[in-house]
Amino acid sequence: MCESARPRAPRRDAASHREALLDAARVLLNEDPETSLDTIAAAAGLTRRAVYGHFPSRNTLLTELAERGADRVAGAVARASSEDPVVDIALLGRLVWDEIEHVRAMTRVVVHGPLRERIGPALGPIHDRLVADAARAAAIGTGRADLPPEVVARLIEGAAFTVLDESTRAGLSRVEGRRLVILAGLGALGLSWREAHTVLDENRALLDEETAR
Amino acid sequence: MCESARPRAPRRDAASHREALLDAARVLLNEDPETSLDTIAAAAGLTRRAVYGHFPSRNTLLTELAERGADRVAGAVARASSEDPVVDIALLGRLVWDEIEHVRAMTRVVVHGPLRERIGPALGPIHDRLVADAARAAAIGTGRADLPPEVVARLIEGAAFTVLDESTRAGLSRVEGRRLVILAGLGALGLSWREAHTVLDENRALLDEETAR
DNA sequence: TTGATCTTGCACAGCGGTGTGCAAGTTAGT
DNA sequence: ACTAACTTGCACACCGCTGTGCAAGATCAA
Repeated sequence: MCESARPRAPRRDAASHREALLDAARVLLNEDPETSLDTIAAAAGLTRRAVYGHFPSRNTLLTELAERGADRVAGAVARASSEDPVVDIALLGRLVWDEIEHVRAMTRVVVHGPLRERIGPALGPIHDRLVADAARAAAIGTGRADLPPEVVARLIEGAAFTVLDESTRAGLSRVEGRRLVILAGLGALGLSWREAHTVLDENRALLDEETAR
Repeated sequence: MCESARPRAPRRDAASHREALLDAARVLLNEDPETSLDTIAAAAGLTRRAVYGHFPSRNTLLTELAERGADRVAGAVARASSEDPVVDIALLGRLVWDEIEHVRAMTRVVVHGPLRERIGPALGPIHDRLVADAARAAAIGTGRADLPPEVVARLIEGAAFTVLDESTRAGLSRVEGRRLVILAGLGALGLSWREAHTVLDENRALLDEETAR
């Protein structure tokens, strides 16, 4: 009744080693997107040879890592939203920030290679929501109306990544980074810095430690 | 009188081939910062083997390319300035935009490798000027005062690179890109999108075809 | 025309990476 | 304690890249 053909369940540490590999890959790929399997395996406390016991190829590992990151971010983003497009954009910035490491590792991997098709769909919704928010904000008169919403969305995404880079360079804390990514995003949307702070003041939950529901 | 010890001047095409190599490298490195010598030589109409007749190593080629780009940008930037810090930032965006290909190739190369020390000094002045402008703009009340000038400068630089990427992705024309890079930079400085357009309207020269003096 | 200069095509060594095979060891389920 | 599952360390083949040597050819200056 239990296993069909396998006489024995897989060893318990197999799963944990697998996780260790994915963890190590995520951390190391944040620094160098072309880190070798040797380095990753060593960081996970294993040998390069042992990796092939869990993943048939290097690319398989990277793909799974990227897919997990995409799922994680997509999940967090789907769980929260706001009626006000400006607040929603701030919220998106905050949520993505909370997943920086995953986002960074993911994008670093996705850039090189034909993974765009597999990851795109998971990340597409975020972009779509940004475009919609930008359009609505422009219609209301709070967001910029001088550029197509598509371009505004790209500017906001770019601002977020700039903060991501700046955070590793300057060693920003999570709290500082969270504030900065929101301010930068709203600036790209066309708000003045005073207006951006007004949004923050009226929506204190954006900076709360716990993720808003 | 003429040559000191050399019985013959170098062949005329040697210099042109050398330029062709640097040109090809600049173009190709804009797409892939790790393009092989083989690819670069082929694009220049030469063989990989011939490259070593001009440059002792791959790294030498990249270094010279980066140094040239840095000099070019630094020269353009040193030739123009404005009293108004906000206008000056817009001007910097415009000047850098005019040298995109060089800037991109340069940064792509500089990221990997210990060239930062050799290139930094040439590019440092731009960053310094951005920091100073950000500080002055904040003091006047036109620029954002909620972040240290150093961070504001990074945001502006990041916005510029975002536009650079967006331009290749969306195939922006030079004119469109020039306008976009200025708007994005002023947004990062904390201006609202309406204020940014006011700056543009009052300084039409920023969008002129010829470089301002 | 002459001859140095530059290019080419080949071959070779070296480096670092991936992916595999296999025998021996270790670990954790039953 | 037994045994399958997992790890290790070695070996190897393969790939793409850099850098070098050398002989033969093309090209341009004098």
